Amino acid sequence: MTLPIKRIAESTVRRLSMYLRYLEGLDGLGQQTASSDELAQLCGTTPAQVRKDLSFFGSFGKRGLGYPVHGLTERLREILGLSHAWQVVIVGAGKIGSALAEYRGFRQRGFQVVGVYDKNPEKIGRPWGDATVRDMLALAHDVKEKHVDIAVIAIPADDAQEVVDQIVAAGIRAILSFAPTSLHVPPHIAVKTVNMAMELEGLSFALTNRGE
Amino acid sequence: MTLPIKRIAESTVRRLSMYLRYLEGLDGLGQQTASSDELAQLCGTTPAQVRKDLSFFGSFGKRGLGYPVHGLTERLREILGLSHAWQVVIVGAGKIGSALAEYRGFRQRGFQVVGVYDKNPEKIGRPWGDATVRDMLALAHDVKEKHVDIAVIAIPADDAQEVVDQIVAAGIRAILSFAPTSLHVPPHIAVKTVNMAMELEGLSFALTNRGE
DNA sequence: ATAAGTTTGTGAAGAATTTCACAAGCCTCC
DNA sequence: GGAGGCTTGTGAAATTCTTCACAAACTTAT
Repeated sequence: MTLPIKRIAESTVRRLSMYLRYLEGLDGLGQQTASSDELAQLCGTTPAQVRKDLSFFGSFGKRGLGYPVHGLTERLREILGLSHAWQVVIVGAGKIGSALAEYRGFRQRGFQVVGVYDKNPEKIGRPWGDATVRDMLALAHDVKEKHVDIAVIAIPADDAQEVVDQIVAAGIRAILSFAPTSLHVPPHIAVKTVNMAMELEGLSFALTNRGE
Repeated sequence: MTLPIKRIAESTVRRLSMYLRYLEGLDGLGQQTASSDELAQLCGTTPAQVRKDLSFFGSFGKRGLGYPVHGLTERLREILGLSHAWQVVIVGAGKIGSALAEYRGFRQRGFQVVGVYDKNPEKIGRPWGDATVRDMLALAHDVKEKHVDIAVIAIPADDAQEVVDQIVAAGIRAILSFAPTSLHVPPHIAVKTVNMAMELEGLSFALTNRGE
């Protein structure tokens, strides 16, 4: 694939993901082409932004016509690394972990949940979706053994760093955390944090300081 | 309160929220002061960034000493609008909505869940946390009646825009959406979207294009 | 074949955000 | 009370990200 020469901004990657979602929709509808303007309106951005984002990876459109919907869909899947099937473990068999397991888009998009872990003896051994909840003590070993790519952390903030240290040592390379805390990891590990409190407080701030 | 003259960047607000979380922790431990350097290390940012962020709102520290932990905590709560109790409704009584309802930090931080809504007749009328699931048809009316501030949208993407239109018309001012779609709202409405697929795809991209 | 009408791809300009660097201020110790 | 050692607050510089604007290229219509 065309190697990105420049570092790609996180905001660009997020938009690529959004373009992909809407292109899949258009593809399902049988639409042949889409202009940067159409994509921009669907995604709530600007046509120039769409073209710039895509231009980092190559030249996919035809002038006067737009982008080929199906071709660009496939191309974006490659760029985002979604041709590949990723191995995922979920750490924490609570409500959030449970909601995640039920999330359809998960497997649909090539993220295979190969294990669920918890340290609560009450939960260990219980069937849980396709898997069985396993003892957290086995986590590091399993991550190494099964070459797990991504760990989803859905446990309390206080326990998060310890677990992260273990699985980083075991060779994991990417982490999606729902723990409301900042995680310390070596620079080559990719981390995303979803922090609901932060989002709510962002809204609270907007409501408080709006309109001036 | 000191009015922010300049528009405050979203990234700044997110960091304020993080500073607050750690300051609360330090306050609980009885620590009197914290330097920008200490806060930066806790939050994974830089001292200069901490000082710049805070300086938008005033001058809270003492040179040579740092910031007063308790005072700054209170000040940040005000700035973020957390002195106020916000009225929240949750739309969608599925797994995500359920995980949200159980989320402790919710009420703890002044977000009062005053209603849960679903359009599925099977769910309507069921007790659910402190509340009872109500018919979605009552949503717009209730939002207007009870002066609800924030709606959390935890329903499928296809239904999201329609619901958003209704509650915007009913006078809601802020929306936190878990629907994987972009929402169209008037400019004075604050919207945050949490999109798990997008986060996972960001990780997939990082894993695919790392190290060059 | 030509003209008219679109739409891409992209340097360059502009805006926003982060980092730098240092004067000014405060504390502590002697 | 003066000296030394920290730490803040902040303009300015650097960097990053977005928007602009237009030549080039393609389609369609006649």
